[in-house]
Amino acid sequence: MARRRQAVTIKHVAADAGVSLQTVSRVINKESSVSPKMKDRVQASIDKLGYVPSIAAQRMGGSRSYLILALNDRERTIADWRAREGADWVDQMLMGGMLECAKHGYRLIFELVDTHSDHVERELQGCIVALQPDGVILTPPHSDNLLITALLRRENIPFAQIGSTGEGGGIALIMGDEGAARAATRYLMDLGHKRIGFIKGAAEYKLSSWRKAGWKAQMEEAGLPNEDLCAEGDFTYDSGVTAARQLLALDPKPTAIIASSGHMAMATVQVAREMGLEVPRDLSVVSFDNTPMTLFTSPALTAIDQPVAKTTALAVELIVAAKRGEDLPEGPTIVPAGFIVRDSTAPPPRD
Amino acid sequence: MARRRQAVTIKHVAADAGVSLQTVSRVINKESSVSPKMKDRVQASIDKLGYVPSIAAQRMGGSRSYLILALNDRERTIADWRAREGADWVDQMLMGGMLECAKHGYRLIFELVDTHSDHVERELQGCIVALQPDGVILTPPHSDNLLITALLRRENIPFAQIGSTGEGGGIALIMGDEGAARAATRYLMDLGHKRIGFIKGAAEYKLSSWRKAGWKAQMEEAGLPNEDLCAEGDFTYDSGVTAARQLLALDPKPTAIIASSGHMAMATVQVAREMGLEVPRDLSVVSFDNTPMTLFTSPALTAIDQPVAKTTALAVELIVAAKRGEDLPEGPTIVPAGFIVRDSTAPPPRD
DNA sequence: GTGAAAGCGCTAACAA
DNA sequence: TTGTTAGCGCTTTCAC
Repeated sequence: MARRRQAVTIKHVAADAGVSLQTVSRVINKESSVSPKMKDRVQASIDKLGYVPSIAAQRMGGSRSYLILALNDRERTIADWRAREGADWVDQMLMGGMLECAKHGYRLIFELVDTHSDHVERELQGCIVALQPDGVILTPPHSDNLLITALLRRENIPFAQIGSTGEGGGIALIMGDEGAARAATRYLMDLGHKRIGFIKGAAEYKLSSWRKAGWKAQMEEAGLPNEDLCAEGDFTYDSGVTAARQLLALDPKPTAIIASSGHMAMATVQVAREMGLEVPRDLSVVSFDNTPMTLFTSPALTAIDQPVAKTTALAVELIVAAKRGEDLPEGPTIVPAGFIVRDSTAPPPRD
Repeated sequence: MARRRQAVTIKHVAADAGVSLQTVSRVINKESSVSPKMKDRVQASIDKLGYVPSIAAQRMGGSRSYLILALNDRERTIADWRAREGADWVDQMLMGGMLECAKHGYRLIFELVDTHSDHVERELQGCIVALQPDGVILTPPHSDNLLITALLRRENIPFAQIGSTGEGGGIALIMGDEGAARAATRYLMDLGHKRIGFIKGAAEYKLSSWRKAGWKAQMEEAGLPNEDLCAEGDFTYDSGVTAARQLLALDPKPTAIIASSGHMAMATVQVAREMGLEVPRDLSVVSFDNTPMTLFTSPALTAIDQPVAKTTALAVELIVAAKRGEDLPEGPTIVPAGFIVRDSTAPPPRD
């Protein structure tokens, strides 16, 4: 492979405009200390020559790398991908993050990391040294991994923690889990349900507790008993089956169940069916994920729509702002979730 | 933001090992001209210090950038993403490409480009200058965009053309479209079907013709008439409705239809249903996409599984090999598609 | 087989 | 406000 040199560099622009390199650099970086005339002159040369700065050189000069790293859990991400069941977390993150990055001249790079491994640090450190990213976006369960957050703080790299309240010292972003659970519960109440079951997600994820808390708070505000109405799951289909069986074995049965994941919602529908219950006539089901799975299954599931793309975009925006030294929001930023009513919810059966 | 310097550079390693920078560089780049002893000594220092080269610096030194660019059509990709119907092309590309990249120390960067815009060239050129990628992966309909392939050749950047026979001069990769269409047709024939309809995809995509050719060839080999059995679509649901109506208005009707996209397959099922036909009892349907949509709809659709991840991984592998100066396969490499039998295909009705 | 020197394209720090 | 100088970390010459 032939060694590739840049066709038009900052030098060419400087020569063409008859100014110093530094002035061109200042124009590129939108520094204020350039007279409008100078700026126009330089910009004209840039446009004329079609100059675009090399990010490798910019980084070498000690400036930004214009790269943002999005970290996901290796095991879970690969499992979801292999399953081909439409878990579109990665898709949503990529598109949301990429489009926002494009607005600011940044690029998003995806990376998978083993949260549980004891060499997370080495793995991530290597990645950081190689790429020198300007920011990192953490997703659950990385968001609250102290090894990771400490490393990032030490390296002085701005980072976003999605699904975390920000104990790690990063930019905290939450997808309205508690509010969404409350809203779903209230929606079911408005339909007339009183016994509303809840299937919790994996304990490792903080958002599992938030979701449960939302449901519980809403139940208690309405003065509804809920002691036995929460079953433990871990997001998987199988755990959903177990949890749904447990809830539907109660007497009286719940007339509605909110499941903390799409798979567990699907499992709930299946268990109900096996028990001779029809959804939504005999049992309403709400999914805490709005994936294609919940859209195309029958009945199509009423779902909470997690704003993954929007949240990732916001993470990018805040990281870019942080790089610019702008002020950041104090506490965790809550991006509210959506709620999509489909065919798995209806008023409870009368008896 | 504090200026970030690398903690441990090639200099530190050289000092620690008591050798010159150049020797360390040689070890990093696995050059053969280093004595085993020297190599071990240097490697020991690298491991001890946890040294990882900066790709920005490597690129600046005139070597690789370890970046590979994956280009997709902006409009289509965003539309698929917005629809949230589980079109998992992006997901499959990202995962397949990213995991293969990781094996070679590369990273994948996604970029969206307007194929139809007249400034594709400027757009892509800018991206290339900024990132200096070591390779580019083109997907339909970019794969056969002569503006793009010419630019890449001019820049001397290795590139893969997915879904193309490689007229542009790149590494051609095909997902076995013709063979897959043949296999699906034969499968239906084996079930006893004789009137097998085909809905073609957008003419802009070469693979649309290949798929049709596979179906047609198989029909003709079996001595089955097929003149009126092909309807034109453009991958969208609406076009599928029109095409399905056209085919199902024939007398005698086809007893099976192969649709060149998941949406058109869904549309076919819907049209059949509206006409009082039951799938698969009265009509068998095969989808040319294995997305979550086809899995969760009912009946679940028998589908051709395009090996998107595998093909992207291979594209990465071949680009890396090209950078190393290795020999590449001559003609287009065909990655065979899979075929997944589900519930939308059955023997034809007897009458 | 190994080392020394020059330079990649850019920016920070300083000087004018 | 603008220009000059000295690197950034690495690889490519080209010597030895």
